[in-house]
Amino acid sequence: MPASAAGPPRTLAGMDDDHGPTRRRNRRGQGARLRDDILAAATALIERDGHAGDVTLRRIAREAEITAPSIYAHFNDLNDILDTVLNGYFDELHATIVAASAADAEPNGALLKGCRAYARFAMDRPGRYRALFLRMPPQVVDPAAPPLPPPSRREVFQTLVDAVANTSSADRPTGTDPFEDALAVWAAMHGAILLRMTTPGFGWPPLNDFIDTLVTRTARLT
Amino acid sequence: MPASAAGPPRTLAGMDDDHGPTRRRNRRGQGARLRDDILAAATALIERDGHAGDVTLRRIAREAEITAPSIYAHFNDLNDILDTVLNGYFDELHATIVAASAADAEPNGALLKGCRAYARFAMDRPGRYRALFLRMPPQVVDPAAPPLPPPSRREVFQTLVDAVANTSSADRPTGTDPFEDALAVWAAMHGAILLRMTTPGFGWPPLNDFIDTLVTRTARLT
DNA sequence: TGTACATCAGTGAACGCGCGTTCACTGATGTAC
DNA sequence: TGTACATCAGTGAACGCGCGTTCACTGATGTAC
Repeated sequence: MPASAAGPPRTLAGMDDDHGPTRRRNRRGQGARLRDDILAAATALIERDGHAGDVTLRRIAREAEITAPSIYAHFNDLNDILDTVLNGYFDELHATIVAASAADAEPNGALLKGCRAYARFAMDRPGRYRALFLRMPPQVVDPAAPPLPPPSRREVFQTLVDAVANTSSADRPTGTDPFEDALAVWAAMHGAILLRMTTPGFGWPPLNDFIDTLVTRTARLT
Repeated sequence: MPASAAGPPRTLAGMDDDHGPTRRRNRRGQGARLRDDILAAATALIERDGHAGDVTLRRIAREAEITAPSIYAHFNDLNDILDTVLNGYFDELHATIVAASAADAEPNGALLKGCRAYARFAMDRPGRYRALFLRMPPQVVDPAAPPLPPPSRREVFQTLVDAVANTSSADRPTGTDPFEDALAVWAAMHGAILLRMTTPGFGWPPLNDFIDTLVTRTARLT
Protein backbone atom coordinates (compact mmCIF):
# COMPACT_ATOMS: atom_id res chain seq x y z
CA MET A 1 0.00 0.00 0.00
CA PRO A 2 1.52 3.33 -1.00
CA ALA A 3 2.16 5.69 1.87
CA SER A 4 0.43 8.54 0.13
CA ALA A 5 -2.92 6.79 0.41
CA ALA A 6 -2.74 7.07 4.21
CA GLY A 7 -3.25 10.82 4.03
CA PRO A 8 -1.24 13.81 2.98
CA PRO A 9 2.42 13.47 3.86
CA ARG A 10 2.84 16.28 6.42
CA THR A 11 6.38 15.30 7.33
CA LEU A 12 8.93 18.03 6.78
CA ALA A 13 12.08 17.23 4.93
CA GLY A 14 15.36 19.05 5.04
CA MET A 15 14.68 20.93 8.30
CA ASP A 16 16.83 18.60 10.34
CA ASP A 17 19.48 21.23 10.69
CA ASP A 18 20.47 24.64 9.54
CA HIS A 19 20.08 24.86 5.79
CA GLY A 20 16.77 26.63 5.13
CA PRO A 21 13.35 25.06 5.22
CA THR A 22 12.25 22.62 2.58
CA ARG A 23 8.65 21.71 2.86
CA ARG A 24 7.32 18.55 1.38
CA ARG A 25 5.23 20.06 -1.35
CA ASN A 26 1.45 19.78 -1.24
CA ARG A 27 -0.31 17.68 -3.84
CA ARG A 28 -1.63 19.30 -6.94
CA GLY A 29 -4.99 20.72 -5.94
CA GLN A 30 -3.90 21.18 -2.34
CA GLY A 31 -2.10 24.48 -2.51
CA ALA A 32 -4.64 25.99 -0.15
CA ARG A 33 -3.27 23.82 2.59
CA LEU A 34 -0.25 26.07 2.95
CA ARG A 35 -2.60 28.97 3.40
CA ASP A 36 -3.91 27.40 6.57
CA ASP A 37 -0.41 26.69 7.79
CA ILE A 38 0.52 30.32 7.28
CA LEU A 39 -2.49 31.45 9.26
CA ALA A 40 -1.65 28.98 12.01
CA ALA A 41 1.90 30.28 12.16
CA ALA A 42 0.72 33.88 12.32
CA THR A 43 -1.70 32.94 15.07
CA ALA A 44 1.03 31.25 17.07
CA LEU A 45 3.25 34.31 16.74
CA ILE A 46 0.56 36.75 17.75
CA GLU A 47 -0.29 34.72 20.79
CA ARG A 48 3.28 34.12 21.81
CA ASP A 49 4.98 37.43 21.00
CA GLY A 50 2.00 39.59 20.18
CA HIS A 51 2.69 42.00 22.97
CA ALA A 52 6.10 42.72 21.52
CA GLY A 53 4.25 43.93 18.48
CA ASP A 54 6.70 42.57 16.01
CA VAL A 55 5.03 39.95 13.95
CA THR A 56 6.82 40.09 10.64
CA LEU A 57 6.29 38.35 7.38
CA ARG A 58 9.63 36.61 7.59
CA ARG A 59 8.98 35.44 11.12
CA ILE A 60 5.69 33.95 10.03
CA ALA A 61 7.50 32.14 7.24
CA ARG A 62 10.07 30.82 9.68
CA GLU A 63 7.36 29.67 12.07
CA ALA A 64 5.58 27.88 9.22
CA GLU A 65 8.88 26.32 8.14
CA ILE A 66 8.54 27.93 4.80
CA THR A 67 10.43 30.32 2.63
CA ALA A 68 9.25 33.91 2.81
CA PRO A 69 8.31 34.31 -0.86
CA SER A 70 5.97 31.32 -0.65
CA ILE A 71 3.60 33.51 1.28
CA TYR A 72 2.86 35.69 -1.71
CA ALA A 73 1.06 32.88 -3.45
CA HIS A 74 -1.59 33.06 -0.75
CA PHE A 75 -1.61 36.58 0.67
CA ASN A 76 -0.86 40.05 -0.66
CA ASP A 77 0.61 41.37 2.45
CA LEU A 78 1.44 41.04 6.09
CA ASN A 79 -1.70 43.07 6.73
CA ASP A 80 -3.72 40.67 4.65
CA ILE A 81 -2.64 37.80 6.90
CA LEU A 82 -3.22 39.78 10.06
CA ASP A 83 -6.68 40.88 9.01
CA THR A 84 -7.65 37.30 8.30
CA VAL A 85 -6.43 36.09 11.67
CA LEU A 86 -8.07 38.94 13.53
CA ASN A 87 -11.40 38.41 11.84
CA GLY A 88 -11.26 34.83 13.01
CA TYR A 89 -10.53 36.07 16.52
CA PHE A 90 -13.57 38.32 16.52
CA ASP A 91 -15.73 35.41 15.54
CA GLU A 92 -14.23 33.27 18.28
CA LEU A 93 -14.70 35.98 20.87
CA HIS A 94 -18.28 36.46 19.83
CA ALA A 95 -19.03 32.76 20.01
CA THR A 96 -17.36 32.45 23.41
CA ILE A 97 -19.42 35.25 24.88
CA VAL A 98 -22.68 34.00 23.42
CA ALA A 99 -22.05 30.50 24.72
CA ALA A 100 -21.19 31.74 28.21
CA SER A 101 -24.22 34.03 28.38
CA ALA A 102 -26.56 31.34 27.21
CA ALA A 103 -25.38 29.09 30.01
CA ASP A 104 -27.14 31.25 32.58
CA ALA A 105 -30.89 31.59 32.33
CA GLU A 106 -31.10 34.42 34.83
CA PRO A 107 -30.67 37.73 32.90
CA ASN A 108 -28.25 39.45 35.30
CA GLY A 109 -26.30 36.23 35.51
CA ALA A 110 -26.11 36.10 31.72
CA LEU A 111 -24.55 39.56 31.59
CA LEU A 112 -22.01 38.70 34.25
CA LYS A 113 -21.14 35.36 32.67
CA GLY A 114 -20.68 36.97 29.28
CA CYS A 115 -18.39 39.61 30.73
CA ARG A 116 -16.35 37.06 32.61
CA ALA A 117 -15.96 35.10 29.41
CA TYR A 118 -14.75 38.24 27.64
CA ALA A 119 -12.17 38.85 30.34
CA ARG A 120 -11.02 35.26 30.34
CA PHE A 121 -10.69 35.32 26.58
CA ALA A 122 -8.39 38.29 26.98
CA MET A 123 -6.27 37.08 29.86
CA ASP A 124 -5.90 33.58 28.42
CA ARG A 125 -3.91 34.88 25.48
CA PRO A 126 -2.91 38.48 26.10
CA GLY A 127 -1.17 38.84 22.77
CA ARG A 128 -4.35 37.95 21.00
CA TYR A 129 -6.38 40.51 22.91
CA ARG A 130 -3.80 43.20 22.33
CA ALA A 131 -3.74 42.44 18.63
CA LEU A 132 -7.52 42.68 18.49
CA PHE A 133 -8.03 45.88 20.39
CA LEU A 134 -4.77 47.77 20.46
CA ARG A 135 -3.73 47.74 16.85
CA MET A 136 -4.57 51.20 15.64
CA PRO A 137 -7.17 50.73 12.91
CA PRO A 138 -5.80 51.83 9.53
CA GLN A 139 -8.13 54.80 9.28
CA VAL A 140 -6.75 56.22 12.53
CA VAL A 141 -3.17 55.97 11.37
CA ASP A 142 -3.93 57.03 7.82
CA PRO A 143 -7.21 58.85 7.17
CA ALA A 144 -7.11 57.78 3.52
CA ALA A 145 -7.20 54.07 4.37
CA PRO A 146 -10.37 52.07 3.73
CA PRO A 147 -12.55 51.52 6.81
CA LEU A 148 -12.48 48.27 8.77
CA PRO A 149 -14.05 45.27 7.03
CA PRO A 150 -17.60 44.62 8.12
CA PRO A 151 -18.91 44.46 11.67
CA SER A 152 -16.26 42.78 13.83
CA ARG A 153 -16.22 44.87 16.99
CA ARG A 154 -19.70 46.30 16.46
CA GLU A 155 -21.11 42.80 16.37
CA VAL A 156 -19.40 41.79 19.58
CA PHE A 157 -20.47 45.01 21.20
CA GLN A 158 -24.09 44.54 20.19
CA THR A 159 -24.13 41.35 22.22
CA LEU A 160 -23.13 43.39 25.24
CA VAL A 161 -25.81 45.99 24.60
CA ASP A 162 -28.41 43.25 24.36
CA ALA A 163 -27.21 41.63 27.57
CA VAL A 164 -27.44 44.96 29.38
CA ALA A 165 -30.88 45.60 27.94
CA ASN A 166 -32.00 42.17 29.10
CA THR A 167 -31.08 42.59 32.74
CA SER A 168 -34.19 42.48 34.86
CA SER A 169 -35.65 45.95 34.89
CA ALA A 170 -36.30 45.71 38.60
CA ASP A 171 -32.56 45.81 39.18
CA ARG A 172 -31.68 48.78 37.05
CA PRO A 173 -32.76 52.42 37.12
CA THR A 174 -35.52 52.92 34.58
CA GLY A 175 -35.26 55.21 31.59
CA THR A 176 -31.59 54.49 31.07
CA ASP A 177 -30.03 53.84 27.69
CA PRO A 178 -28.59 50.34 27.48
CA PHE A 179 -26.25 51.48 24.73
CA GLU A 180 -24.63 54.10 26.92
CA ASP A 181 -24.44 51.74 29.84
CA ALA A 182 -22.87 49.12 27.65
CA LEU A 183 -20.19 51.61 26.63
CA ALA A 184 -19.42 52.16 30.29
CA VAL A 185 -19.25 48.44 30.95
CA TRP A 186 -16.99 47.86 27.97
CA ALA A 187 -14.67 50.69 28.93
CA ALA A 188 -14.31 49.39 32.47
CA MET A 189 -13.59 45.83 31.36
CA HIS A 190 -11.16 46.91 28.69
CA GLY A 191 -9.25 49.08 31.14
CA ALA A 192 -9.18 46.40 33.79
CA ILE A 193 -7.84 43.85 31.34
CA LEU A 194 -5.11 46.04 29.91
CA LEU A 195 -3.98 47.38 33.27
CA ARG A 196 -3.68 43.89 34.63
CA MET A 197 -1.50 42.98 31.66
CA THR A 198 0.78 45.99 31.73
CA THR A 199 0.91 46.54 35.47
CA PRO A 200 0.96 43.20 37.22
CA GLY A 201 1.63 43.04 40.92
CA PHE A 202 -0.46 46.09 41.65
CA GLY A 203 -2.80 44.50 44.14
CA TRP A 204 -5.52 43.50 41.69
CA PRO A 205 -8.42 41.52 43.11
CA PRO A 206 -9.13 38.08 41.60
CA LEU A 207 -10.20 38.51 38.00
CA ASN A 208 -13.80 37.34 38.25
CA ASP A 209 -14.42 39.39 41.38
CA PHE A 210 -13.03 42.49 39.79
CA ILE A 211 -15.07 42.03 36.65
CA ASP A 212 -18.22 41.44 38.67
CA THR A 213 -17.59 44.60 40.64
CA LEU A 214 -16.98 46.70 37.57
CA VAL A 215 -19.94 45.36 35.63
CA THR A 216 -22.32 45.68 38.57
CA ARG A 217 -21.30 49.28 39.11
CA THR A 218 -21.08 50.49 35.54
CA ALA A 219 -24.32 48.78 34.50
CA ARG A 220 -25.89 49.95 37.78
CA LEU A 221 -27.19 46.59 38.87
CA THR A 222 -28.32 46.42 42.47
CA MET B 1 29.36 93.65 20.41
CA PRO B 2 30.15 90.07 19.45
CA ALA B 3 27.16 88.01 18.37
CA SER B 4 27.98 85.23 20.79
CA ALA B 5 27.20 87.47 23.76
CA ALA B 6 23.57 87.66 22.62
CA GLY B 7 23.04 84.01 23.53
CA PRO B 8 24.05 80.67 22.14
CA PRO B 9 24.02 80.56 18.35
CA ARG B 10 21.25 78.03 17.73
CA THR B 11 21.25 78.48 13.97
CA LEU B 12 21.83 75.32 12.04
CA ALA B 13 24.37 75.25 9.32
CA GLY B 14 24.60 72.86 6.40
CA MET B 15 21.02 71.61 6.62
CA ASP B 16 19.86 73.73 3.72
CA ASP B 17 19.59 70.71 1.52
CA ASP B 18 20.29 67.04 1.33
CA HIS B 19 23.79 66.35 2.61
CA GLY B 20 23.41 65.20 6.21
CA PRO B 21 22.95 67.38 9.26
CA THR B 22 25.73 69.61 10.52
CA ARG B 23 24.92 71.17 13.81
CA ARG B 24 26.66 74.31 14.92
CA ARG B 25 28.65 72.85 17.75
CA ASN B 26 27.84 73.81 21.35
CA ARG B 27 30.39 75.85 23.26
CA ARG B 28 32.86 74.08 25.43
CA GLY B 29 31.04 73.46 28.71
CA GLN B 30 27.67 73.29 26.97
CA GLY B 31 27.66 69.70 25.78
CA ALA B 32 24.63 69.02 27.94
CA ARG B 33 22.59 71.26 25.71
CA LEU B 34 22.44 68.55 23.08
CA ARG B 35 21.09 66.21 25.69
CA ASP B 36 18.05 68.42 26.03
CA ASP B 37 17.63 68.65 22.29
CA ILE B 38 17.68 64.88 22.03
CA LEU B 39 15.00 64.59 24.70
CA ALA B 40 12.92 67.22 22.93
CA ALA B 41 13.22 65.34 19.66
CA ALA B 42 12.23 62.08 21.29
CA THR B 43 9.28 63.81 22.91
CA ALA B 44 8.13 65.24 19.61
CA LEU B 45 8.34 61.82 17.97
CA ILE B 46 6.47 60.05 20.74
CA GLU B 47 3.70 62.62 20.62
CA ARG B 48 3.48 62.70 16.85
CA ASP B 49 4.01 59.06 15.88
CA GLY B 50 3.89 57.38 19.25
CA HIS B 51 0.89 55.28 18.36
CA ALA B 52 2.81 53.79 15.48
CA GLY B 53 5.22 52.51 18.07
CA ASP B 54 8.29 53.06 16.02
CA VAL B 55 10.41 55.63 17.70
CA THR B 56 13.92 54.69 16.69
CA LEU B 57 17.29 56.03 17.65
CA ARG B 58 18.00 57.16 14.12
CA ARG B 59 14.66 58.89 13.81
CA ILE B 60 15.35 60.80 16.99
CA ALA B 61 18.71 61.84 15.59
CA ARG B 62 17.05 63.01 12.38
CA GLU B 63 14.44 64.94 14.30
CA ALA B 64 17.16 66.62 16.36
CA GLU B 65 19.12 67.39 13.19
CA ILE B 66 21.97 65.41 14.47
CA THR B 67 24.02 62.45 13.46
CA ALA B 68 23.01 59.17 15.08
CA PRO B 69 26.32 58.45 16.85
CA SER B 70 26.19 61.81 18.62
CA ILE B 71 23.50 60.38 20.83
CA TYR B 72 25.89 57.97 22.48
CA ALA B 73 27.72 60.79 24.18
CA HIS B 74 24.57 61.48 26.20
CA PHE B 75 22.60 58.24 26.45
CA ASN B 76 23.43 54.54 26.50
CA ASP B 77 20.47 53.42 24.63
CA LEU B 78 17.16 54.10 22.99
CA ASN B 79 15.61 52.78 26.18
CA ASP B 80 17.67 55.19 28.22
CA ILE B 81 16.18 58.10 26.29
CA LEU B 82 12.67 56.71 26.45
CA ASP B 83 12.86 56.11 30.19
CA THR B 84 13.98 59.67 30.75
CA VAL B 85 11.16 61.11 28.68
CA LEU B 86 8.57 58.86 30.29
CA ASN B 87 9.68 59.73 33.79
CA GLY B 88 9.18 63.36 32.90
CA TYR B 89 5.72 62.52 31.63
CA PHE B 90 4.77 60.86 34.89
CA ASP B 91 5.84 63.95 36.77
CA GLU B 92 3.83 66.14 34.42
CA LEU B 93 0.77 63.95 34.74
CA HIS B 94 1.04 63.96 38.48
CA ALA B 95 1.37 67.74 38.64
CA THR B 96 -1.55 68.23 36.27
CA ILE B 97 -3.84 66.07 38.36
CA VAL B 98 -2.81 67.66 41.62
CA ALA B 99 -3.33 71.14 40.23
CA ALA B 100 -6.76 70.28 38.86
CA SER B 101 -7.88 68.61 42.08
CA ALA B 102 -6.70 71.49 44.21
CA ALA B 103 -8.81 73.87 42.14
CA ASP B 104 -11.98 72.44 43.64
CA ALA B 105 -12.48 72.75 47.39
CA GLU B 106 -15.42 70.36 47.47
CA PRO B 107 -14.06 66.80 47.92
CA ASN B 108 -16.24 65.04 45.36
CA GLY B 109 -15.54 67.86 42.93
CA ALA B 110 -11.82 67.42 43.53
CA LEU B 111 -12.03 63.76 42.54
CA LEU B 112 -13.98 64.53 39.39
CA LYS B 113 -11.70 67.40 38.40
CA GLY B 114 -8.64 65.26 38.91
CA CYS B 115 -10.08 62.49 36.77
CA ARG B 116 -11.08 64.89 34.02
CA ALA B 117 -7.56 66.26 34.03
CA TYR B 118 -6.18 62.73 33.68
CA ALA B 119 -8.43 62.07 30.71
CA ARG B 120 -7.60 65.37 29.07
CA PHE B 121 -3.89 64.71 29.56
CA ALA B 122 -4.38 61.47 27.68
CA MET B 123 -6.56 62.69 24.85
CA ASP B 124 -4.48 65.82 24.27
CA ARG B 125 -1.51 63.77 23.16
CA PRO B 126 -2.55 60.18 22.58
CA GLY B 127 0.94 59.06 21.65
CA ARG B 128 2.22 60.24 24.98
CA TYR B 129 -0.45 58.36 26.90
CA ARG B 130 0.11 55.21 24.92
CA ALA B 131 3.83 55.41 25.54
CA LEU B 132 3.23 55.82 29.25
CA PHE B 133 0.76 53.05 29.82
CA LEU B 134 0.94 50.66 26.93
CA ARG B 135 4.64 49.98 26.67
CA MET B 136 5.02 46.59 28.26
CA PRO B 137 7.25 47.12 31.28
CA PRO B 138 10.59 45.31 30.83
CA GLN B 139 9.88 42.77 33.57
CA VAL B 140 6.74 41.63 31.75
CA VAL B 141 8.57 41.09 28.50
CA ASP B 142 11.69 39.70 30.14
CA PRO B 143 11.40 38.44 33.72
CA ALA B 144 15.13 38.94 34.23
CA ALA B 145 14.95 42.68 33.61
CA PRO B 146 15.33 45.09 36.49
CA PRO B 147 12.03 46.44 37.89
CA LEU B 148 10.71 49.86 36.93
CA PRO B 149 12.59 52.82 38.42
CA PRO B 150 11.00 54.16 41.54
CA PRO B 151 7.41 55.25 42.01
CA SER B 152 6.09 56.60 38.71
CA ARG B 153 2.67 55.01 38.33
CA ARG B 154 2.30 54.15 41.99
CA GLU B 155 2.75 57.80 42.87
CA VAL B 156 0.12 58.95 40.41
CA PHE B 157 -2.20 56.22 41.56
CA GLN B 158 -1.79 57.17 45.19
CA THR B 159 -3.20 60.58 44.35
CA LEU B 160 -6.28 58.86 43.05
CA VAL B 161 -6.62 56.70 46.15
CA ASP B 162 -6.39 59.80 48.31
CA ALA B 163 -8.99 61.61 46.25
CA VAL B 164 -11.36 58.68 46.57
CA ALA B 165 -10.71 58.45 50.31
CA ASN B 166 -11.43 62.16 50.65
CA THR B 167 -14.85 62.12 49.06
CA SER B 168 -17.44 63.09 51.62
CA SER B 169 -18.34 59.96 53.53
CA ALA B 170 -22.01 60.85 53.35
CA ASP B 171 -21.91 60.18 49.63
CA ARG B 172 -20.21 56.81 49.65
CA PRO B 173 -21.09 53.48 51.21
CA THR B 174 -19.21 53.14 54.47
CA GLY B 175 -16.72 50.42 55.19
CA THR B 176 -15.40 50.36 51.63
CA ASP B 177 -11.76 50.23 50.72
CA PRO B 178 -10.67 53.37 48.86
CA PHE B 179 -7.79 51.44 47.32
CA GLU B 180 -10.09 48.92 45.69
CA ASP B 181 -12.46 51.61 44.56
CA ALA B 182 -9.58 53.58 43.10
CA LEU B 183 -8.55 50.50 41.10
CA ALA B 184 -12.04 50.38 39.66
CA VAL B 185 -11.99 54.08 38.81
CA TRP B 186 -8.60 53.81 37.17
CA ALA B 187 -9.60 50.78 35.13
CA ALA B 188 -12.72 52.50 33.86
CA MET B 189 -10.90 55.66 32.86
CA HIS B 190 -8.06 53.79 31.24
CA GLY B 191 -10.45 51.71 29.19
CA ALA B 192 -12.52 54.70 28.18
CA ILE B 193 -9.45 56.59 27.03
CA LEU B 194 -7.97 53.76 25.02
CA LEU B 195 -11.23 52.74 23.40
CA ARG B 196 -11.88 56.29 22.32
CA MET B 197 -8.45 56.34 20.71
CA THR B 198 -8.62 53.03 18.93
CA THR B 199 -12.31 53.01 18.08
CA PRO B 200 -13.40 56.51 17.18
CA GLY B 201 -16.84 57.08 15.74
CA PHE B 202 -18.45 54.57 18.04
CA GLY B 203 -21.00 56.92 19.55
CA TRP B 204 -18.97 58.00 22.56
CA PRO B 205 -20.55 60.64 24.79
CA PRO B 206 -18.61 63.88 25.28
CA LEU B 207 -15.39 63.15 27.14
CA ASN B 208 -16.10 64.94 30.40
CA ASP B 209 -19.60 63.54 30.64
CA PHE B 210 -18.35 60.05 30.08
CA ILE B 211 -15.59 60.40 32.66
CA ASP B 212 -18.03 61.82 35.19
CA THR B 213 -20.37 58.92 34.62
CA LEU B 214 -17.66 56.32 34.98
CA VAL B 215 -16.11 57.86 38.06
CA THR B 216 -19.42 58.38 39.78
CA ARG B 217 -20.41 54.79 39.22
CA THR B 218 -17.12 53.07 39.92
CA ALA B 219 -16.42 55.16 43.04
CA ARG B 220 -20.07 54.75 44.03
CA LEU B 221 -20.77 58.41 44.59
CA THR B 222 -24.43 59.29 44.90
C1' DT C 1 0.83 -1.14 -17.82
C1' DG C 2 4.75 2.21 -19.11
C1' DT C 3 6.80 6.37 -20.73
C1' DA C 4 7.03 11.32 -21.97
C1' DC C 5 5.44 15.60 -20.68
C1' DA C 6 3.02 19.80 -18.53
C1' DT C 7 1.81 21.87 -14.32
C1' DC C 8 2.56 24.64 -10.44
C1' DA C 9 3.85 24.56 -5.11
C1' DG C 10 7.55 26.07 -3.19
C1' DT C 11 12.83 27.49 -3.36
C1' DG C 12 16.95 30.36 -3.26
C1' DA C 13 19.52 34.25 -4.64
C1' DA C 14 19.34 38.93 -4.89
C1' DC C 15 17.81 43.90 -4.37
C1' DG C 16 17.50 48.13 -1.57
C1' DC C 17 16.20 49.88 2.90
C1' DG C 18 16.48 51.39 7.83
C1' DC C 19 18.18 49.93 11.86
C1' DG C 20 21.89 50.01 16.16
C1' DT C 21 26.56 50.47 17.05
C1' DT C 22 31.86 51.05 16.32
C1' DC C 23 35.52 53.85 15.17
C1' DA C 24 38.88 57.09 13.60
C1' DC C 25 38.50 61.77 12.52
C1' DT C 26 37.83 67.05 12.31
C1' DG C 27 37.84 71.58 13.39
C1' DA C 28 35.75 75.50 16.24
C1' DT C 29 36.29 76.85 20.95
C1' DG C 30 38.82 78.21 24.75
C1' DT C 31 43.52 78.53 27.09
C1' DA C 32 48.59 79.17 27.85
C1' DC C 33 52.12 81.71 26.93
C1' DT D 1 47.37 92.12 22.25
C1' DG D 2 48.80 87.95 19.27
C1' DT D 3 50.00 83.27 18.30
C1' DA D 4 50.43 78.23 19.13
C1' DC D 5 48.17 74.52 21.03
C1' DA D 6 44.92 71.17 23.59
C1' DT D 7 40.26 69.93 24.17
C1' DC D 8 36.16 67.59 23.04
C1' DA D 9 31.28 68.17 20.64
C1' DG D 10 29.84 66.30 16.86
C1' DT D 11 30.76 63.93 12.01
C1' DG D 12 30.96 60.40 8.43
C1' DA D 13 32.09 55.96 6.83
C1' DA D 14 31.49 51.40 7.74
C1' DC D 15 29.81 46.92 9.84
C1' DG D 16 26.28 43.24 10.14
C1' DC D 17 21.40 42.41 10.67
C1' DG D 18 16.43 41.61 9.57
C1' DC D 19 13.13 43.29 6.87
C1' DG D 20 9.65 43.20 2.38
C1' DT D 21 9.60 42.10 -2.25
C1' DT D 22 11.20 40.49 -7.16
C1' DC D 23 12.50 36.96 -10.03
C1' DA D 24 14.05 32.99 -12.50
C1' DC D 25 14.17 28.33 -11.25
C1' DT D 26 13.33 23.27 -9.82
C1' DG D 27 11.46 19.05 -9.43
C1' DA D 28 7.64 16.00 -7.49
C1' DT D 29 2.93 15.31 -8.84
C1' DG D 30 -0.52 14.18 -11.91
C1' DT D 31 -1.99 13.44 -16.91
C1' DA D 32 -1.94 12.07 -21.92
C1' DC D 33 -0.87 8.85 -24.80
